Amino acid sequence: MEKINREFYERETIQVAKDLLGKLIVKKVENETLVAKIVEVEAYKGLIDKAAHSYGGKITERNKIMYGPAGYSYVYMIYGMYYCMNVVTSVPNNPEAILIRALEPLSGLETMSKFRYGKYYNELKSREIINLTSGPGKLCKAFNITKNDNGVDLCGDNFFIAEPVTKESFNIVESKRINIDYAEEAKDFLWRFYIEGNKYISKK
DNA sequence: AATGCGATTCTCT
DNA sequence: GAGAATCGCATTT
Repeated sequence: MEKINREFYERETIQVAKDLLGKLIVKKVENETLVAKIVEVEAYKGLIDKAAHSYGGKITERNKIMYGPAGYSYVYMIYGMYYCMNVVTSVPNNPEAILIRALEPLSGLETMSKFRYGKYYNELKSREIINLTSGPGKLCKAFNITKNDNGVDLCGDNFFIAEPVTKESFNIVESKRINIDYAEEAKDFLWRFYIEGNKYISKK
């Protein structure tokens, strides 16, 4: 399992978004390593994107990590109860990032189950198994991603993205992003990407 | 299968 | 004080 280097994240955001599909997100927690495949993402390109927190170059305490170097995590709280995780891309002062929207769990399932539902994996109903990581808030809960993970360098050793050992081929579906109705013309941009046919896709 | 709604608190104006 | 890059459950089709 080979860790992805910073140059990967410094490229054009749409390209990075598509290339993140099929990669592995790895997080070490306590005595366990959680691993899951990235199956759905959305790109946010701040300067021109009304759906982005950084639209028009707006800087706030919350979004300032988007203005730094690529390869860092941007984690924020939403709806008072969930976290969402992004990967910062491009170059400093071009505030772009990629929202991780869905994962396919691969290892550390017991620990994910504990974080997500507070019970053992073998107690989960089939519906709960699918819902472990099939959405941006869900996957943060399963991976125990919180505000403590905001601004972490994903080129470090405890939380990173890696190339899978064996690559499989898949088709990429492009669609409109989810829940950005306020974003005027940007709501129609086809900046959501997912692996065709994967069970863990958050919507349709 | 689709639609509707309440939960809950941080962030920004 | 308003609204949010969401989720889970209830209700209806």
